[in-house]
Amino acid sequence: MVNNKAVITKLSEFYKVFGDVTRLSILNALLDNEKNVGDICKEVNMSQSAVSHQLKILRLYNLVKYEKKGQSVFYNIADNHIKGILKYGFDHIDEFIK
Amino acid sequence: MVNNKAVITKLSEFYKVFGDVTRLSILNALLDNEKNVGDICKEVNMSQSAVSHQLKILRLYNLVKYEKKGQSVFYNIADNHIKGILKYGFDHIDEFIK
DNA sequence: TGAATATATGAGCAAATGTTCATATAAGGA
DNA sequence: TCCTTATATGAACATTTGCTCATATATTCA
Repeated sequence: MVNNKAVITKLSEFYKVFGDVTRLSILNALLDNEKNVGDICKEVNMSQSAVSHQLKILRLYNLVKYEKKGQSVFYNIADNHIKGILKYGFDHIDEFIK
Repeated sequence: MVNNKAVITKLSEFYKVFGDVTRLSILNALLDNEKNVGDICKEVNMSQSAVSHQLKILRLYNLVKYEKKGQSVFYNIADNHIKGILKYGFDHIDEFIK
């Protein structure tokens, strides 16, 4: 147990980033490969603007990293830590929600 | 990667439950011991009503279990799975946010 | 340089969320 | 039974959130 209000607040903000369908779909789409914004839009079937707004949040909380290549920006999951949390979640859903 | 929209939606709802300071504080308070509602209120410093509303959500998504003892209702973390997710999160914050 | 393509972002708006307030329900003790 | 204590819940309201629309920025190519 943590007795630091600031840590709890930070952690809740961190979990909150995973708690939106669009953002989670983007993360899911990036699990296989890095992808540019256009491809992400197609895969999650959302507008370029909506995706870009959510990518901003994913960047802000360091869930993704990105790299500009020509006109495109390629996004990727930030690290194995994030992948681990996603895998843990997927396993949980498989097991408990089914 | 999961290609099932319903699973992604379920999972995002699951993460969302962790993504609120009050609910996360409640979970944190329960990590040591089971506690009744009154004690939870004191520990998280929120009104009885606010806590009770959030406990309802924690129950709904099976993050806590509870048991009535006389007039009191004692709440506890549902299982080690939930504890694991919390521990993982705390470690992440320790490591990345500091 | 001007047009096309790719991405980012601000403003506005509607929906979702969390709190308070009032009240309901339930159990224990006098 | 009546009062007190413990918990739950509905309604109202303010805040937050995520989308759309319009537009800005940046890069490539003709």
